[in-house]
Amino acid sequence: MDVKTLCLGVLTEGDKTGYEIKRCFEDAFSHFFVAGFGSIYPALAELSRCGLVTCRSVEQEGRPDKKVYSITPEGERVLVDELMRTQPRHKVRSEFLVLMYFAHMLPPNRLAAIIDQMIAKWEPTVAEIERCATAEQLTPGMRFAAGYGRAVLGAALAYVRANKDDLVREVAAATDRESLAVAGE
Amino acid sequence: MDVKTLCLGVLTEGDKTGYEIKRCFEDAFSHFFVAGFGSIYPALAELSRCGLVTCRSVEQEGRPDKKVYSITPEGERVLVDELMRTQPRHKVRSEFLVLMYFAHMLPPNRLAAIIDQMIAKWEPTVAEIERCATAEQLTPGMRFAAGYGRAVLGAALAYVRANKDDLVREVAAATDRESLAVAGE
DNA sequence: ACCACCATGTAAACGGTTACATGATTAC
DNA sequence: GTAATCATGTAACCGTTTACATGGTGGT
Repeated sequence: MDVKTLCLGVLTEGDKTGYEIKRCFEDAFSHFFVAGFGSIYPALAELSRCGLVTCRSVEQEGRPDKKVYSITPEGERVLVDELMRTQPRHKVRSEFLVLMYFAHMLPPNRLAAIIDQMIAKWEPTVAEIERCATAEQLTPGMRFAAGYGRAVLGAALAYVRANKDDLVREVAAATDRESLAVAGE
Repeated sequence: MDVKTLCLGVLTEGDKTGYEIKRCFEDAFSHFFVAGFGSIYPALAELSRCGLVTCRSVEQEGRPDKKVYSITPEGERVLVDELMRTQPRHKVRSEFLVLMYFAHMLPPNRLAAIIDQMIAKWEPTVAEIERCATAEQLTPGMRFAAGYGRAVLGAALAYVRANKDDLVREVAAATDRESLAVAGE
């Protein structure tokens, strides 16, 4: 599954421009799928080439023309096909946790700063999911996905908050012991 | 941060072959970083070219030679440098949640099968983390990373278990209403 | 018989990120 | 004046995934 499929998916909820699709991704998928303009625009171009979406230009004053995309019946068939075939993967790639794993190689203040950064990054995401989950007109699936995000990010936040101080203290203690050992050699 | 850095990292714990490094990744990082042979072997080759690791061949009977890699002092410097510079990202890419988001486009039995598949995939991962977390000789950071995995995967499992039946039921009900509407047109 | 494990590697394909290019409007 | 928002797109780069290639050992 790639960005093309996601674009088809959000277009089933109504016509959208590339820009609006990105907004859509940020609002609804931010916690489990990311896509930038650099992948969305080429995806839309190719969907258009394949006849899975149509595109009409809307003139605007003081701005470049909008390109509003609509999914075609063929596009809907391909989407369902893709959804039926897609294996349910779930991949995490966390530089944050790699950094934590090698915490003993970092100065304690950097460690604390990294954790605070993650907390600061996750907090607005949880708030966004909360806002999104309480919106009306959500399908059961959308509520499920939002609920998942709330549950899992909530657990992540609670965990790092509960364990930050212990980790920093232990690493600081280990660093001190090391310094003493070196000094005493 | 890429596979090269991770290889340097695990080599600080002792000399290893490429094959053992992959084992290591699967044991300790499986829930937040994945790497296959196709990225590990080229990474080791380049680290070797740059002088960040050394490599000695060990003959074996009835098997191809092993190549045992060791990190060099220069490699350790580069590793710490990289860890100091790395931004703490945390990216999830979940085809599973995309599928859930578009649940209303799937037959209820496929939906249930997908969720069961995810549960079946996560259960051994949690068990592996549990096994790993209780091992001795772990640094505080390693325990932190394992604890994170336990907390978050635990929350994910609990959430999907608690909400599976409701989701499937709601989607089935919606599908039925749709069929009636089409039949009544 | 067949599969899993040990063991290493290459090459092509694929897809996403980043940087670049353009430019008016509105709010602080 | 500076930044954010709206609005679209291209091209180079980068790194990962996948498939291929090889081959003996040991267990069911």
